[in-house]
Amino acid sequence: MRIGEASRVGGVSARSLRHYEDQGLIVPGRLDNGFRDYCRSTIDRVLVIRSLLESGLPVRLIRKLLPRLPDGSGAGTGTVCAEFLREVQSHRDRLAARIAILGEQRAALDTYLREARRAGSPSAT
DNA sequence: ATTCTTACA
DNA sequence: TGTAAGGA
Repeated sequence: MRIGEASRVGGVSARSLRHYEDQGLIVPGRLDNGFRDYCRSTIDRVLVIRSLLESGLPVRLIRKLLPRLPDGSGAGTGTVCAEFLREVQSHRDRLAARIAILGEQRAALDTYLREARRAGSPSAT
């Protein structure tokens, strides 16, 4: 099937399908007219990709994991090498660090807002 | 009508 | 990611 139908069946935009291809996550075939050709297994893979993406795994790690997935299992937690787990851990830690900074910034803005509201005239919003 | 690539908001 | 352009 071509990208339009694949988009409907998989519930993802044609834009995303082309993007996943650019990122090396999927390799759809090509019809004689140059149009992309999506088979069922490719669409199943897209579903797995969506699941992994939504769980916070970055594309580069998904790319590493896909060739080891049985082909179609939800976001399977199967056998993965220690190195991969370390990379996921590393990614998680970086997220935590970012969250910490964001929390500080939010706290700073809360403080600013509190002060600004106390000092400014009530009509000033 | 659909899809393709490229590129900008 | 969405969307527009310009061509097939």
